[in-house]
Amino acid sequence: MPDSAFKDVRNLALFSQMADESFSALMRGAFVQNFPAQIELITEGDPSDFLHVVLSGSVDLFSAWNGRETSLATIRPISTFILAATVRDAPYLMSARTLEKSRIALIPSQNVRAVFDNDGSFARAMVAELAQCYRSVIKAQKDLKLRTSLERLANYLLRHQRRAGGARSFELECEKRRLASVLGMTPENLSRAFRGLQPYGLQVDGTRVTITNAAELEKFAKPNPLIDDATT
Amino acid sequence: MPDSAFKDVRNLALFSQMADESFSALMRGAFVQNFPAQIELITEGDPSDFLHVVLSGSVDLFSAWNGRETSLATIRPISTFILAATVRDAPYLMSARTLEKSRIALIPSQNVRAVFDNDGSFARAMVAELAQCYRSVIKAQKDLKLRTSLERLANYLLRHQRRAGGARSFELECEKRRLASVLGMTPENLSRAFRGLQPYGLQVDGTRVTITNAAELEKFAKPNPLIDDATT
DNA sequence: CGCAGCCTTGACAAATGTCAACAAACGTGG
DNA sequence: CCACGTTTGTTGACATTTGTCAAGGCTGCG
Repeated sequence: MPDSAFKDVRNLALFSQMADESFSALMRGAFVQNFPAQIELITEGDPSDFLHVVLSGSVDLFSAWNGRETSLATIRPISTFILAATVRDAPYLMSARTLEKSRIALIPSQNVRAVFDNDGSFARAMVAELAQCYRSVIKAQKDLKLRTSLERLANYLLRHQRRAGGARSFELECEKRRLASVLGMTPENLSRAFRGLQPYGLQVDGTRVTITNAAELEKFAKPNPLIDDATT
Repeated sequence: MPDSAFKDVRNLALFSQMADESFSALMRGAFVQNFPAQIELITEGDPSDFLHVVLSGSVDLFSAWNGRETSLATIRPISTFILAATVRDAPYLMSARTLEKSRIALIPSQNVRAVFDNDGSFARAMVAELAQCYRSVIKAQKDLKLRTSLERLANYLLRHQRRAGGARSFELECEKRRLASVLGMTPENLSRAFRGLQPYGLQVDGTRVTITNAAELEKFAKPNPLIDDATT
């Protein structure tokens, strides 16, 4: 594995506190690979052979059942995915594919389980990471069950605006069809939802979104830290 | 804390492997309390002062937003809840209330965080527990996003039947209004969904459910281990 | 240029929620 | 034990939300 990638992985919260020798043991047999866009990295149901780390690009976690498909999360650099399957030595619950050209580090799952059995500080970092992931999914669950699709879109846009620096105008950085899937609706419904938010001060032109009246939109969206804050 | 409760807690997978002294440190200041039904134990947004362990009875985890409310999970003996909030020292994302008369052990969250910083084997047990919880929520998320309410009900009944020993006939052990909330629909819609499953070999009388044609129901429900199996 | 994929729109269908009414089950206090 | 009121479950009628299908415009790319 090249030095720069090695460093990037080492600096992740998940790995930064562990002993040097543990980290070496972890990286034995690990490697970095470049993937083009739209490559399926893992398939749900497969055994979890590698813990993946997105170094650049982005990855879509999705799942299919009975001919339907839904996007569950987007992984952006620099973070890991399918940590839970790895530690439980259980099959992946989600599939993953690159959304764009991406560099991914692959760490043998066996190493992760072995090192975590020996290095308490690594185990502690994993606890923090998994607790965080768990809370994220709970928030997504609340978003889905407590809100209509219009409300989910409004809150998504407010979150996205904040994450993008708070400017009135910003870019959606994903395809609308995928956004629809993330938000749990059809592309057609998303199109109509964008129009449905116009009365609350929203303008959309292609992938460019402008919130002309944040107060009005928030009044409609009623964002809540226990659903919409990334860190709490 | 009484001896019997002490033992029950000690035998939990989460605590069984840790050193005796760690366990003692954990239990310092812990106590057991009996609650009647319908008591709100914790409220979402509150700081996580105690890790809770259900010793008997059952607990509903739910959440509210904008005048709506939804049940997210049921906790049955003997297991913990709100572990993630405890380890992150973050506010509860869900509220909890007793569904029936229940005995609950309360372990100061501070103890949990302190012991987990010192005892690697406890940290490892937490990793296993949290990974399990995470995977459960992912499955619930897939259930919600990939299936209609009729399909969710059908699969719920098949899961429940298996959990209850596989007999053709079994009891729903929760109120239908709550089941509706768990499944993400209204009580009215649930009533109709039960009738909608009659053609696939389902009979309902009060809280008693009989699956007269399991093959037909499964053909409709298409249960999937990556959504419906509790353990994988 | 021409194709393929995405986005949008309209018309329609299906799923789900809301409101109201009522029956059945339950718990409480007489 | 009964009477009473409260809660839950069911049903019907209806509204709203969401999905489906088909068509057309737009864009990007070979």
